[in-house]
Amino acid sequence: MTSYYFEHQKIFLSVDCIIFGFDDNKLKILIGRRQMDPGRGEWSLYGGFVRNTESIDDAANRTLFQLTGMRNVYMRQVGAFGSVDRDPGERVVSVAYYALINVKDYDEKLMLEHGVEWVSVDDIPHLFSDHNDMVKKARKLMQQKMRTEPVGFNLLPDLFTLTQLQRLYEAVNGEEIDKRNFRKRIKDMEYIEKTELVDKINSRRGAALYRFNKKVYNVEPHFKL
Amino acid sequence: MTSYYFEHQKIFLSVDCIIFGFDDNKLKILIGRRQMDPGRGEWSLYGGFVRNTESIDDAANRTLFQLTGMRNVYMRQVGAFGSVDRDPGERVVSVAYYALINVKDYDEKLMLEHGVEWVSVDDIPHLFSDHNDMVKKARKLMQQKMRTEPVGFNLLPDLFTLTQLQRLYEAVNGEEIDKRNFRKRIKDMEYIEKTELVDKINSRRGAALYRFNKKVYNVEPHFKL
DNA sequence: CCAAAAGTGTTCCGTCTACACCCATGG
DNA sequence: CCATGGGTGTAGACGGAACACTTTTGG
Repeated sequence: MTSYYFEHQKIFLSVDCIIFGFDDNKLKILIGRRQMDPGRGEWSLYGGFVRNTESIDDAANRTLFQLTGMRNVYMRQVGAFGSVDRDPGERVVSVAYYALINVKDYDEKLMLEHGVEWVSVDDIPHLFSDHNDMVKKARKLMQQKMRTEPVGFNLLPDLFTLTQLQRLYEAVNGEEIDKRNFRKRIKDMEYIEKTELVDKINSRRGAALYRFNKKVYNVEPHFKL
Repeated sequence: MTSYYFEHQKIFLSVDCIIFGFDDNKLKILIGRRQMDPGRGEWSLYGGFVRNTESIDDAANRTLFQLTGMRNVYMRQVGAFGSVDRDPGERVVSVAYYALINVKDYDEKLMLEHGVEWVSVDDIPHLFSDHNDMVKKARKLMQQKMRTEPVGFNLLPDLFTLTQLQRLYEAVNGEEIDKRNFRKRIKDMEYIEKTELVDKINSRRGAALYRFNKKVYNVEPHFKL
């Protein structure tokens, strides 16, 4: 088109995914050992390069799909990371995204194939390049989002108990919550619907199973935890 | 280094600046008419390309310096914007930044030279490409930051009256604030220091001038407005 | 029968909100 | 002397935090 652009330099652009899951009452992320140079063998986020024919969001979704086989996952951008030397090999700018998935929707076989595993956010090792910074910022944004929008349900099965939901919020915020106050707040959200079903796995007595009704939420969105 | 990277495509990377100022009791941003193709003549944010030898943050600071001659300005990243067709000429991914500056620190001559002007955030025209989206997200992040951290002082002179500060917050949040409640909250922040100086320009009686003491703030950072 | 998790209300305290009048000064 | 913006306190409403006991049932 115009020659205007060609005074300037092009740069490799990648995406990196912070994939959050909730298991064993802990908030976890997926990391693996890098299988390529530079940094082969180091712990790392899963990522990929952005193609010229796709948006950055599309690249992030494609990358997540490669890893998990999952589509329509809740993902949000964390930001662009662009220190000159962040990648020891070449100048690569990376855009980080975080995703919220239900651990049980993720086939263990695929995990093994890609050599990734769940690690508690309280126990994250040193990661390749600036990936620890990405995780830190992702957690902050994710916590903020969890407080103000009903996105936590992406981390749970469709049916969940109130105790599960409470443990999730405790894991995300890193502090215990009073059971009665928590349940009082939940009662005010009519889009968190009690079903007739009962979970007998985690307690003798049995706990009522709840479900998040997105349509009801959209009628009058209000959320605060 | 490795041939690994070269299976992939490089992309033009730019930065765009949402420069906030406060004047005439209004929150404003700097925009100008594009002086280049594509989009020549359209209203646009001021931007520039990222070089291979500088971080994205550095590129944003350099771009801001080009426009305003100002250094050490408060800037924060808004995010990466990467639709395939966002730039009609070439594939260009852009990282948006917002900046907070004191309008009076910005020489009017430089404004004219670059053909930019202050426009109220309530009155922003259609901008080039996805720049309106950038502005929208920047405002949201900036509002959020203004509520939880003492960054508003970057938009004011070193010495300011409480009425000025209140008008600033009213402009940012788009709603009036009760004067007595506002001043009560300010009193609790010992790092907003009353000086012996008096502003006689805006009132017959004269208003006490205050100053933000960053060192005092850093001792025990707490802020909420 | 007992261990283990589910379920349920009330009180208190601190925070936020609403609200109106006097003051000082320049012109 | 009056118009203009500066400056000040209190009471009532509301929301968040603390807190303990009963229920159910599988083993």
